[in-house]
Amino acid sequence: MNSYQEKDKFYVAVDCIIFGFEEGKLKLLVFNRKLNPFKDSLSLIGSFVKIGESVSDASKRILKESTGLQNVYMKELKTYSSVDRDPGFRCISIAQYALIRINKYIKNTVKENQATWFDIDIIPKLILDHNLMVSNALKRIEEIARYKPIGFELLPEKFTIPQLQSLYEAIYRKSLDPRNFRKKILSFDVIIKLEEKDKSSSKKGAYLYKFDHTKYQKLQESGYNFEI
Amino acid sequence: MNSYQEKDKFYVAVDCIIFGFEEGKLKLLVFNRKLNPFKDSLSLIGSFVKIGESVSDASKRILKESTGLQNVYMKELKTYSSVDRDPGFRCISIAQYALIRINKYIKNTVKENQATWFDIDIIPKLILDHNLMVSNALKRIEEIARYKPIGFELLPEKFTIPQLQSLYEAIYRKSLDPRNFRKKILSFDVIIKLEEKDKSSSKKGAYLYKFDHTKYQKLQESGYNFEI
DNA sequence: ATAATAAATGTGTTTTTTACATTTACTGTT
DNA sequence: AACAGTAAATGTAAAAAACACATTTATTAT
Repeated sequence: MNSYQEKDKFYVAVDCIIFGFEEGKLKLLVFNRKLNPFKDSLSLIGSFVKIGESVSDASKRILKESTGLQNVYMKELKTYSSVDRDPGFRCISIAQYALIRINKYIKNTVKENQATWFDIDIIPKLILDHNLMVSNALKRIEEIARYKPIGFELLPEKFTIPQLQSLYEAIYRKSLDPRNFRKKILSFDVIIKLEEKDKSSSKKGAYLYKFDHTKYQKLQESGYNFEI
Repeated sequence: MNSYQEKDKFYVAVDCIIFGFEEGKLKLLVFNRKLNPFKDSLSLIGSFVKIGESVSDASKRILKESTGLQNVYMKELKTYSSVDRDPGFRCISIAQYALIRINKYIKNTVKENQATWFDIDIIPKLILDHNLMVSNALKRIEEIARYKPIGFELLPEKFTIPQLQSLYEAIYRKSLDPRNFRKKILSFDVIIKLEEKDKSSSKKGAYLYKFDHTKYQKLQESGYNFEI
C-alpha cells in the first residue's frame, strides 16, 4: 500500500484536441508528425509533461508552440491510461480540448507546423487512441454548449447572428429556426449590436455583433440553459 | 520535443472523493491515514497507480479495498498536478468522485478502515490538496445533477419521494416545493411505486419506489433537463 | 376518540418554448 | 432607373413547462 516503487513511474503526456470554426463547419486541427515514433502519421499535437511543470502548463506550452496562441479556452477532457494504449512507452495521456478562433495568423503558424484543419465529419485515422479522444471531446463540447456559452469562443471578435447560429448547428448537428435562435440569443443580453454589417454572404448584409465581456463572463461562470 | 527523459517520469496517484447520503445529509468519506507520510492525518482514500493497471482499474481497486464495493458510480473529476502539490514526491493525482449507497455492510467496512462520514458542510482539514478536490467534486455533482439522474445513485434500492427530494435539496443546497418536485420526478416515468410504505419518518408513512432500470439507463445516457 | 405528524394531492398563473411566413436591405444586371 | 436575386430580419399565436400556493389524508400514540 505504501510501497513506492520506482517501476511504478509513468510518462505523462498531454494531447490537445483543438477545434476551430470556419465556413460553417466545425474543424479539428490535425498534425503531421515530424519525428518518430509514428513519423509522417497524423495525430493530435501533444508532448510529454516535464517534471517541473503542471499538466496545464504543459498544455499551454504545446498550444503556444503549435499555434502561437496564448489565453485560449482549454479544458481537461479526461485521462487515457490503458495499459496497451502506447506500444512504445507506458504512458498516460491527459487530453485537453481547446476552442480557438481561426484567423490568418493562425493559418500561417498552422502551415509551418504541417498541420491541417479537418472537418469533424471526415476525420482521418490518427495514431494511438487519438480518434477516441476526438470523439469524446466532441461529445463533451456538445454537452457543455448546453449550459455554458462556449460557442462564442470559436467565433471572431465580430460576428453575425447567422454565423453564431451555424456554429450551434454544427455543434448540435441539427438545424435551428432562425427566428427562435435570434430571440433566445438576444434574451441573454450578452451581445452588442454594431453599426457595421458583414456582406460576405448576402447582398443585404448581416449586422455584426460583439460580446459584452462583463456579462459574458458572468454567464460563463453561472452557467445557464441553452438547450435549443 | 522527442527527448524522452527518464527524469520526466511521474508517480501517478488516484484519490477518490466518495459521497454518500444519510439522514437527509450529503456525506463525504474521510480516512484516517494508517501509514506515513501523513500518518494519523485525515485524507481521501488513494493509491499510486501501478504500472500494469489503468487509472480506472486503480480507482476500482481502491474503492473495493476501502469500502468493499464494486460496480459503483465513479467518474473522473480532474487531474491535480501542481509542481508543489506533494512535498514528498513529484506526483500527479487523478481524482475520481464516487456516489455510493450507505448501508450496514458499508458501515462495517468503513469502521475497519478507520474512515468516517463527514457532513459536507463540516469537512475537516485534509492532507495536501484534498480539500480542493472535494470542493471541485461538489461543484461537479451539482452541475451533473442538472442533466443526469445521478441523484438516484446515492439512494437505497427502495426509497421514498420525500427522501429523493431531500437528496436534491442537499445537492442544490436549497429547499424545493414538494408538489412540484413530485410532479417533475414522476413525469420522467422512471420510478415504480411499490405497495410498501416506509414509516420511519411519519405516522402516515411514505410509499416506497424503485427504479425502472431500463428507463433509468436511457435517461442516464441521453441526459435531460433537471433544473429545479 | 383525539391529537399529532408528515405524505399526498390539484389548480390557476406565469414563463418559456415551439412552430411557422412575410418583408426588408442591398447588390449586380439589364 | 428598374428589376431580380439573396440572405437577413422580424412577430404572433399555441403549446408546454415552471411556478406558487393550501388542504386533505393515513397512520400512530395517547
